[in-house]
Amino acid sequence: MPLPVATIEVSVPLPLEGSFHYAVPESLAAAVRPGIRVLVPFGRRTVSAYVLGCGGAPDGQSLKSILELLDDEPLWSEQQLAFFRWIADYYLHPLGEVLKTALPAGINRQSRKKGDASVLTGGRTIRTERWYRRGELDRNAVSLRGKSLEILAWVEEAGAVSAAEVKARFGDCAPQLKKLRDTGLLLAEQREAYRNPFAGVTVERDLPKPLSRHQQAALDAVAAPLDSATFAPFLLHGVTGSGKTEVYLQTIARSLADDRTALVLVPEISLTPQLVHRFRARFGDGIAVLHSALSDGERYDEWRRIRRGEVRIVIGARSAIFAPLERIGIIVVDEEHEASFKQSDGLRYNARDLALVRGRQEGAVVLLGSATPLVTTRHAARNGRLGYLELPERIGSRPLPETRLVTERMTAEQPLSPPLLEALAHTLARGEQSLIFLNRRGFASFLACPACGAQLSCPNCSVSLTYHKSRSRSICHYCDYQVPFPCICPACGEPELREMGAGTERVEHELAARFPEARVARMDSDTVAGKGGHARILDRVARGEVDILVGTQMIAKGHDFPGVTLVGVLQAEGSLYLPDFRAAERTFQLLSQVIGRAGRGELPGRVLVQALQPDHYALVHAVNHDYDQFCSEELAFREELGYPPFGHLAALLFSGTSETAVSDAATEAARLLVELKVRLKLRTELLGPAQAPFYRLRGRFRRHLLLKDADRSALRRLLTAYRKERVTPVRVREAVDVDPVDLL
DNA sequence: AGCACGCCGACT
DNA sequence: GTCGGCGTGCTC
Repeated sequence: MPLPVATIEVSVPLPLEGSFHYAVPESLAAAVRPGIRVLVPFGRRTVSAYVLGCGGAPDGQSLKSILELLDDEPLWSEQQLAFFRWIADYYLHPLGEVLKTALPAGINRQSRKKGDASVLTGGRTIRTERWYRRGELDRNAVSLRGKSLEILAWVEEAGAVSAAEVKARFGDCAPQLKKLRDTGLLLAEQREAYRNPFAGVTVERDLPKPLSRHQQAALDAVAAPLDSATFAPFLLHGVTGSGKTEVYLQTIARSLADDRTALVLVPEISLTPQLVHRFRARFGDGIAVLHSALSDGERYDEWRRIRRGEVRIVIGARSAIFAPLERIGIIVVDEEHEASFKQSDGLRYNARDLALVRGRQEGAVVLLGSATPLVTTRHAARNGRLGYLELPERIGSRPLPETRLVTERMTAEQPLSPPLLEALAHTLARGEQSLIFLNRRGFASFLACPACGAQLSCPNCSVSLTYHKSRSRSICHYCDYQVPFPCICPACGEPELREMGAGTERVEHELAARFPEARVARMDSDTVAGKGGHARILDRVARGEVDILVGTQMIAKGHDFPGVTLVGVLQAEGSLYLPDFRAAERTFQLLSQVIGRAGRGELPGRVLVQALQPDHYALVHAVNHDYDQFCSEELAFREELGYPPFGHLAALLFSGTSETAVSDAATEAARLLVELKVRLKLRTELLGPAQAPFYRLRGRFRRHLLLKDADRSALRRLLTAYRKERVTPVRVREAVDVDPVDLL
């Protein structure tokens, strides 16, 4: 007989540090356990709270009493709670909010002020459906004919049948069912049902494929830690088309054979339906998929299936790292370099980093897969902190596309160089498809002086101002600084500036004019707006209804275009000079990805990369398909400047609110402060030239900090923290952007 | 976060 | 005279 619990410690899903204690009425004491939710009076409100533990209370205080229990079973195991505690500590975020983030949306119950504690909102419903089973009555007691007899026979054979199945098989047969129920031959009952995102979608089973020498070596390397349930992190470095997915599949199969589970994180699952398809083809049911396109109800059902142990494999975007999966044998992070593993509001976390942390707690193998790993990841592998598994060859020894740099000077009127135009003409003539990549939307991208060469750029952010033809203005995309179009050169006074650069829209027009017979399509965030816009364009390309596809980085990710033999890259250095210490790395990754789009089918591919300054190492090595050389040079550069992984970024902590900001050289600083939505101007007016205590920025990064949309509450917190001197610089170890593998 | 308390400007 | 703006403080 367990002793009745007198008090419990809980955490509430509010931005408050610390935990709270409550008394437990004797009637509820036996059922209270860590990991369940309870309803508690909190100030003048009633809120859900998460039970952290039993006992313990601040001395002498009179405690309020909990109102009711919200769960029969704990939502998380002790081990999972420990994981969330680690996260709260590492990301400086209140534990209650971490737990809330880890839960499917909409299941908490809250009430407003004192009076209407009865009016609770939230609490997601469980869907039920009607099932029929055989009653006691002897079937000969009633005379039956036709459909009724068939239904009865079917239920007898199957044991129990859902109303939906009856309807699917026999059509509308309400009268017959009513008679069967009224006579007592059949009994109806409500059973819990899952909303299934895969309802009605069947897949053909596939079998493990034979492995290449390198794939086999990778599988062998993870086998021992996998079988002995020992934490072991690996970088799986494989060029595009080298068969990383098959390694994932076979490693996971091995984990399942050991009676353990698998967690697979992908950057954006809605963009990679083929991956989910391959998993379902290989493993059948027992897979849960978590991504943003699910309805709240579907997400809740997937979550419950996982919690109940009905699922062996979870595939999902970043938030799937919180899935209540137990006995994890392997965690896969596919495309580990992708920035979309970072959550950038609320709880700021990086799912790729958390995969390592959770893997350590679970004694799991962690596979970080990429063709272009983060240089920090590669560095960790060189130092032996991660195992290194390499797949250096494409499956079937298919060659990488022939790639070369073109340096012809381009103008806005002529964004396509002669060699690229020629290549396009040839590709068209052969009836093959081309891809034109330009990481810039809109029409013209900036204005420049024809006399001195100066670009019109933002005085605050040092990025060029984008020319918006329709509004006849030049606008900074970072801070919304604007100038009217006809203005003199700020450097030399030349009265007429020229439209420079081109966006995808302009390139599309240009292509249509050059090749009137070609079918040109454009894919960027302007053309894929709305649900299904993405798939609509991709399907047209797949069916061969498009000859030339122009697009932004959207065309670089996710989808395979087997018919594409020519890829043209315009303004390859476009992303190189963004105020971000990872700009070179991002450019290399993006370029490598785009280059890899060529020649994925039967025919060999060709790539032309246009750049004004083609000697930058990120461009040169991307064109030469030489990741290792790029990585070495990037690491050398970072070592010199003290950037990660060799240095730490300074960070800011507003301790009252756990807002974390990262600065020094990092655009992170700008981004995080932008998210605080405080105008620098306003702040400067209020605080005077008091920026120094807040952050340390160098050169152009400093000017990045003109911020958008004043937010009263954020400003208030900032000022409060400042006045109370609660703003404390902390090392980046405690902030968002260091690799936890360094801490393990 | 939310909610209450408390202190100063334009309105039935 | 009050309604309501937001600054401040608190939540076991």
